[in-house]
Amino acid sequence: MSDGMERDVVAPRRRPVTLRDVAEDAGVSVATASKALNDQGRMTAETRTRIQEAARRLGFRPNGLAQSLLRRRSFTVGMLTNDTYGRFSLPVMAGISEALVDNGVSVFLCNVEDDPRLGQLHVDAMLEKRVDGIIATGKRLDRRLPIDLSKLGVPVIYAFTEPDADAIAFVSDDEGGARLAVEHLVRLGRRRIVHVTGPARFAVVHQRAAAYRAVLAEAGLAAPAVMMGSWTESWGREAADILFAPQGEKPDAIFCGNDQIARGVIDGLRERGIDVPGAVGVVGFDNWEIVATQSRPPLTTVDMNLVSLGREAGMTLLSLVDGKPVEPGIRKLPCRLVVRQSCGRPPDG
Amino acid sequence: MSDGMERDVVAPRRRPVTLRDVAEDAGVSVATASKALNDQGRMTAETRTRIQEAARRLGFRPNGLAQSLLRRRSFTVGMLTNDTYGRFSLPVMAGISEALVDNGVSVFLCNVEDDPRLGQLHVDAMLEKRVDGIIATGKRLDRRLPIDLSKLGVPVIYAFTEPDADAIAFVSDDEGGARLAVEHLVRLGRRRIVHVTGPARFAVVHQRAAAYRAVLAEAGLAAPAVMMGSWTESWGREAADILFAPQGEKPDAIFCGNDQIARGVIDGLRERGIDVPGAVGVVGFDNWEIVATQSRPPLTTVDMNLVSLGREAGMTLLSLVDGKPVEPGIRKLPCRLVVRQSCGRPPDG
DNA sequence: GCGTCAAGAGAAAAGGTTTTCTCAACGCCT
DNA sequence: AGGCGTTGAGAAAACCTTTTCTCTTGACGC
Repeated sequence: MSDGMERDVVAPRRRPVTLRDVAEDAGVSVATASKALNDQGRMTAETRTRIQEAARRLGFRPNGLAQSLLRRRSFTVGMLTNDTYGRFSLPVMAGISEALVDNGVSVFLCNVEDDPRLGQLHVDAMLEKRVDGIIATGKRLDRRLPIDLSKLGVPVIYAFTEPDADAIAFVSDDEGGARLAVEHLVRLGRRRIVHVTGPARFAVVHQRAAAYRAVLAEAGLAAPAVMMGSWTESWGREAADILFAPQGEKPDAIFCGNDQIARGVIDGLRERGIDVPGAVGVVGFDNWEIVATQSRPPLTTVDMNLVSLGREAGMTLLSLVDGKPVEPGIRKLPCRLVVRQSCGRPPDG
Repeated sequence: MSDGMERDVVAPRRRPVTLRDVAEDAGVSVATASKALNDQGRMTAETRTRIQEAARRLGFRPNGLAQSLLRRRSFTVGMLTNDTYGRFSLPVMAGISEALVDNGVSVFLCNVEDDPRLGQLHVDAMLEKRVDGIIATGKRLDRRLPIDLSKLGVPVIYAFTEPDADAIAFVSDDEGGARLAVEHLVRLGRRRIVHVTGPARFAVVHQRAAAYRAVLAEAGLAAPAVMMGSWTESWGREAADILFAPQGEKPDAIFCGNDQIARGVIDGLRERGIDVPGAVGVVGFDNWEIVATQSRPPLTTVDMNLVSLGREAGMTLLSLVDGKPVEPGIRKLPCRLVVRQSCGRPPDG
């Protein structure tokens, strides 16, 4: 073979073209080149287009590191999460990313797994990379991230996780969400509504239970004792067994603490030959589509609007980075009821 | 009130302490300070500790942007995915992160949603931020990302997604995984094994089906026609209905293309009063724990080892970044069978 | 014709770190 | 005493871009 082009095992790493290369190509100084490309400064139109043309031809791409160094702004934020499966943090991340991408801001995603060492490692890496801000997310509202973020010298926002004192946080309005669900059942004429939910150690369990009781009280209905268990389908099935044991009054609606429980309840009812929604209406929580749409019948459930929550968090972080003052405190964002077929149709529908 | 300390609405942004501050504090030049902190150069032990002490006291943290600019290495990689729910890309990401975090490398996660504009936006942002490399991930092996990554001048690795020509890719060994599943059923003495799987347009559907047929042929068993449908529980239930319609020979094992189908099959069988694993053994694919552990009985299924796959991808990217040559090509990583209770016990167990 | 002004472009500093080179001082050997 | 090697530390360049300041040149008004 001739000594012609050999195929490399890996694409050759060519030196990136710098502003200096562009300037030389166009026969001007780097200062002029910079101004030409940023539409700043004064120069003849001819000069400007000549420089821009050179940049285009050479494939010039400004070095963000140099820009960041100068602007003291990296256009980068870090996101911390302990939600391994991303069930909650991915929608939040999507919203954050949506809010930031048009400003050229990228997101470091770091899963810290409730491991303080790992958390410190990631936070240190972020800080050295001079992130403009940090967003802390969690899998549940009650579990704190394993690191103290309050003294970092960088804006921090909490999204869907328990904030430190005096922090800025966005969480879902769980009381409001529970209200939507229970009011929906009441409006459909259900009279004996029970609540099957997760473990008592979760704050949201109590928030939702309180709203459940409040709505029933307002409607003049009795509130049976809240049934707490795990966040699983099997607990849902077990709850259905308990509720429809031979003796005792049977409910005509079940408000579940998450979609998995609801799915378990629905499966349990079907196996007992109880019609959903005919005899019993069921509402879930989370709107986890993969569960909610595949249950039989498809599940009416509360959506926490996590994408909007993320978007809000992202936009607020941006304000903070721009130096605008933001009141600390917890902002509760409204939920939304997604009506499918597990409750029957609303009377006015 | 006196003009004492007022509480700020937001933590004050103090100027970060630089090497220069440390040097001044210790009464040396920045050059010396740098060497002291990096354990380089020569100086008296007293000088070195004095500088290190000053750095510690002042809370000095080197500016990664400046370091990156100099080293031409940002210690940052970008990850592109089109897997909105993170079902596949999050485990891959976990593996990547695991491989990189100890080298101080952080990961930009970008969801591009099959949108070329969004993809270009994110890729541009990455390139300007001078990522050391890019990892492309997809939700399925067959759907290509909506951008051409081959001419970026940056190392690119594909993980669990269809690579461009001459690229480096890590994918799961779907033939091998299917083999594990079917061989397991054969070993347990199942004789009529059917395969219920996803849509024909997926490459993996054909790969797994081929392995399924091969194993049956090797065992001298007949291979009924592969049943292709959607990746859903409802297709699994429908398939169960078809297979156990009154007439015709009934299978004694079902190999399913994913865990959701398997779950649908199991539910369908239970509703027909057919015992799993007594009468019929069922194997799934993906080891999606939330589905596999909550089905009744818990599902024996194929795990694609996505975390290891991510780890391999991350380590290979690191080699590439270090300039080590890597053969292009597709590497298939082995799967692993997770035995639960949907097939009965192996005879030797 | 001289002073004023604007336009167009470049020089230089800044941002924070690393690294190479230089320099001064000192001890030691012949 | 002169030369040499060693040790400790600093100066300066480099990385790449942006921005301010300065400078030159030509036009224009009086």
